[in-house]
Amino acid sequence: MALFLSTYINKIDKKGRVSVPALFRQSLTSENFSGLVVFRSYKYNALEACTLGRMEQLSKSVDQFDQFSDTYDEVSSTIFADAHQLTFDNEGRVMLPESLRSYAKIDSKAAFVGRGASFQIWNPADFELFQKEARQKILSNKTTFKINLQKNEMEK
Amino acid sequence: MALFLSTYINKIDKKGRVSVPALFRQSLTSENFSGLVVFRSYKYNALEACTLGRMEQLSKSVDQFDQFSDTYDEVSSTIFADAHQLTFDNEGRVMLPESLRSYAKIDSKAAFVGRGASFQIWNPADFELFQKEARQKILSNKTTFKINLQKNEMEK
DNA sequence: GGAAAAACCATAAAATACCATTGCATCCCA
DNA sequence: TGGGATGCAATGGTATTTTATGGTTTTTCC
Repeated sequence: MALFLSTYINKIDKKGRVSVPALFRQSLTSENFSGLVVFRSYKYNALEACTLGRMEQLSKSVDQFDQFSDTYDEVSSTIFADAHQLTFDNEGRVMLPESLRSYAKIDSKAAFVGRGASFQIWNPADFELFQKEARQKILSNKTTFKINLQKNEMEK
Repeated sequence: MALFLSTYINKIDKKGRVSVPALFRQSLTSENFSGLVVFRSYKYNALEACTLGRMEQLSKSVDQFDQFSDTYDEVSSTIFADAHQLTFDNEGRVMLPESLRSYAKIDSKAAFVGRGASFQIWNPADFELFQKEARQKILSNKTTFKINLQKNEMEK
């Protein structure tokens, strides 16, 4: 499974291109597709991104709901309908569509933020603020969590 | 399972490289990846380090939460977003990124401190102080603990 | 035809691989 | 028991490759 770690800040050129961090690229490259899927976060002014494979997985799990249920409608309209499939150029860059950039207020630079199985794309300043607050919350809540060490039920 | 014992102090050269203690290296080398994952401790001005495998486990276990929950956000932005994946060079060294070094106030030397299943990286002077205080505390508290003797559920 | 997208090419900086040296502990044998 | 030989770990420096970035040309498609 893909593992996205760390935060990388890359520049956006005047054509709207941005390099995807090399380590992320590895996880985003498969036989059938070299690129990523991006959609708007509904909680923050930021973008959610993941592999195409994860998107298919999400589709499968949503498929278990009734095709005409509210949940199905909501998820499909806020995620699937909004999602953009971006392909790498030869140098490992993608074109961030204007609609997504303006939503996340990304202009000159973009922060690629690892989240484990997926990652986000932020305006660097906004993320720094958000991260600072998250750290404080974790400290004040004394949030601890146990790593689930049970044998992996999932392969690879 | 990996077991990290003892404390080693190694030098950091002008390019930011530092040798990982040979005994630690063994536990950090697998088929898919030879290196470690490092992120900031949220309790001390020190760095936490572990295997990539442990990070994958953490990712999987967090992934069982709602992907868009606050907990997920906080944990991922303080751990995954902060984590650096460092690969060994042929001599068993890694590059400690500037951001991590400055956080732990590590400049010329780094102390690798075994913690059993994981280890930490400290400024040697800071760690010595911390260790001294910890010993005193343990004495005054008469801390004891029981060894967990149950069969390991975890492989390797 | 013309704008947008994709492919192509070029470069500086940074990361990585490669090679040489030193230092320390161990081994081996006289 | 000493003292050289040996081997690995740590360290230092250089060469090569990769990455991020910028620009130009070609293709696509209204």
